[in-house]
Amino acid sequence: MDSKPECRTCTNDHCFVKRNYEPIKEDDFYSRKLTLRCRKSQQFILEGSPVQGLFFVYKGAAKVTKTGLNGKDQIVRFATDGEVIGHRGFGVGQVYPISATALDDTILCNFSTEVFTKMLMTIPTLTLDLMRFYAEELNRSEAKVKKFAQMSVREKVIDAFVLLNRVFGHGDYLNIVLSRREIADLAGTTEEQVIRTISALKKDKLIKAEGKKLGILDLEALKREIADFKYYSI
DNA sequence: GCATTAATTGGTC
DNA sequence: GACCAATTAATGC
Repeated sequence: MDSKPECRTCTNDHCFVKRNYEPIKEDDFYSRKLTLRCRKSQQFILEGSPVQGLFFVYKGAAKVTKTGLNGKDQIVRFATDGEVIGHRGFGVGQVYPISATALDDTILCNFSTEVFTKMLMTIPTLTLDLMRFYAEELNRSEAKVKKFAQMSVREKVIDAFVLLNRVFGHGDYLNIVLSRREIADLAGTTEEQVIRTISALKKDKLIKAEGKKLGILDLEALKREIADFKYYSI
């Protein structure tokens, strides 16, 4: 397998770092990143723990979660190849506001806060990219508040599937296997409701299942059902 | 095979 | 629509 991911040869061209790759003579940032390999279900960021820089998914997938009051997790977003995780802990001596867990065997690149800060000061386009990302994320989270307040359970589950299709929907089945609990954490409801909604959606021929794999049958019909909520879904 | 975890179903508030 | 309990299916060791 790839022994150590190098930014120079990396093919994740929507990764902020790769996209703004700029070898600097005085300090080779790229050689100072660490590589972390996670097995499926392995947690690599724990909410409330001290920040240890930020991560980029090199290969694989991860979920980013936040714990609610009653100890229930909410999936905030997913990150796949080339995407950042842990960027919000990017302040002074802070703790991470989220947890992150690998959904598959995943390889991560990790930049220390110190190194990444230097990079931001050296490469303006990298800073700009990150800023845009923060802004977008804020928009999405505001849209989500509205959504959670107004959608029915069925709509929330459908919305979750539309999102999953966008992130993991290459081919017949979703490119990821999530437990019912995880889908509930994503949709913002309970496991039981997800189970019931899934079987209803199967009966309606909107989605299909093969073992643990789930697939979308009629994306347009699903979108139509949540068309009234035309915000940005997650 | 046994034991733990996940999925499902039914019932109550 | 959430929470709880009981049953069944799936999976790990």
